[in-house]
Amino acid sequence: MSAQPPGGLPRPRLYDTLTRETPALEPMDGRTFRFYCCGPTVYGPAHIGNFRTFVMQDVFRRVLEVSGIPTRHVRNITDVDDKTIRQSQTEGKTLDAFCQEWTEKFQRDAAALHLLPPHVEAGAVSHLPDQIALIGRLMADGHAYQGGDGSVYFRIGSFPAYGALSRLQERTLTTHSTQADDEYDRDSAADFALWKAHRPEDGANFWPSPWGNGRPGWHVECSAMAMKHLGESFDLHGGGMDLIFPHHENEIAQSEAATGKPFARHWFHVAHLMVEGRKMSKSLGNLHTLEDVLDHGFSAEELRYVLLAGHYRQPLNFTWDALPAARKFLGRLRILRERLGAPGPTPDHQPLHGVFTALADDLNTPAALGQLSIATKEINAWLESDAPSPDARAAVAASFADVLRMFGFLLPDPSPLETPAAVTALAEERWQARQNRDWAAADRLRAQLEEAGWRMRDGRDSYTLAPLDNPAP
RNA sequence: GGCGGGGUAGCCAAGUGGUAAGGCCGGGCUCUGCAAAAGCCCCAUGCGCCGGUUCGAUUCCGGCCCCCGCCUCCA
Repeated sequence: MSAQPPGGLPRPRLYDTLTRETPALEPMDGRTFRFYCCGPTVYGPAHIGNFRTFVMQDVFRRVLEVSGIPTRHVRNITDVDDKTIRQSQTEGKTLDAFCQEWTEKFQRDAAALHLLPPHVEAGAVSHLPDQIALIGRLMADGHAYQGGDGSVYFRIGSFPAYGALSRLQERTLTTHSTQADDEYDRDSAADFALWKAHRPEDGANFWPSPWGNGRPGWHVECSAMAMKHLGESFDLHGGGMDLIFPHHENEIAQSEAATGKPFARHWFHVAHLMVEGRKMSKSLGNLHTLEDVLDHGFSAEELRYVLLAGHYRQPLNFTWDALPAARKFLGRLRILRERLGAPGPTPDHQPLHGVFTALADDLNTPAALGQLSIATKEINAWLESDAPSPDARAAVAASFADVLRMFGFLLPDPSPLETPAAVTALAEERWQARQNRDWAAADRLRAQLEEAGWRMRDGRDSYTLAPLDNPAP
């Protein structure tokens, strides 16, 4: 009936925000695990906190796929909201051109971080008809109404289950004083906008709809896109912890009110990244981007390691000290992969069993990295003392490759740095000098290489070259 | 105020009712022309504070002190 993990790998389990349980994951259609993740708002570069969420979602997907469960992954790009409109106007660009620019930047960063591209990734503006259709259904069934300002609102009162995800019934449903001023447009302060009537400050950024010119509300884009590409019910919906309320709560309300069917079966929320113990914010000046990490001389892959070094349900404290640790650890993995050699057709997962178990256990990446370190030592000892057969070695290499694939580490670099011919020539010359035991010449050539920005490492039978300000290849 | 998450070695960070994973740093060793890298070993009688339950608590319960997040559009 349902896909079973191959090779005796444990079936992944994941904590569900809605039920507070940690069920084993199975595709509800018995074949493909369909999930939706809220994407970035493209009004500037994504920061490393955004990427924590996307990296966790990426590992989640990779674990499923290596476990033999095919996935279908959909992500939206928020390209119409107050921030994109305001910023594009400030820069004197059309909304479309402005968002295109930042979308491409996001996708370049994502690729550098080895994030698998979603099967569908699209902007909200490209799905306007779907959103309008969804709002139309809600209007027809009386779940929505047009307010005094011309905007269309979802009527919270028409969806009794409202608040289940964020446990609103255990909270105080507040009516903030600031919203008393807006009572003319909404029946209830908790009602949220599905369609926002055009305002002068939106400029040319409006579209026609049965309710007049305007633009879609934020929540409706996710519901419309998720249901269009995954069906009215699907397996999982994810995002940052801060989206639980109100964003995901509102998505559930409007989706289930429209369809009468359960929306997402499971909810996956990633805790925030902190910087030096505080929330990242522009005002604190601690909001870092991938660009900043690269400027400090570290790689995207090293950042990826840092983001995986904490459990996704706990806030993770980012410090710059973590990057060198990442470099060291990844270097050890790289060496072990070289020692193991080419993967064979049939993996032997036994030596890495602890890693698979930890990842399947609510995506416990820090525990999995700990297990990986232990396994690394054991495999090193095994290679040294047991003189394993080529087949045995290739089988472990295949399992090791699976583990690397799940973490997204040491994947083929899409844009390897070219070594200049002059540098290669110097290195060759030095290698010859060294073979001739001409130490003076060898030292002089090493100095020249370092001046050129390259480090030469001597091995037994060969050497390696790496840029001084980059991690070792 | 309401809801929730935390306080574990210099830093980061798992975990458990039975005596503390892992990484980095640090120390030692092997290897090594030099330089590195790599490999091996060591490194918290202690898990915010005070009580309680228990044969036994860092892990359960109560109280207290800090820190952090959410509470209408922030991943």
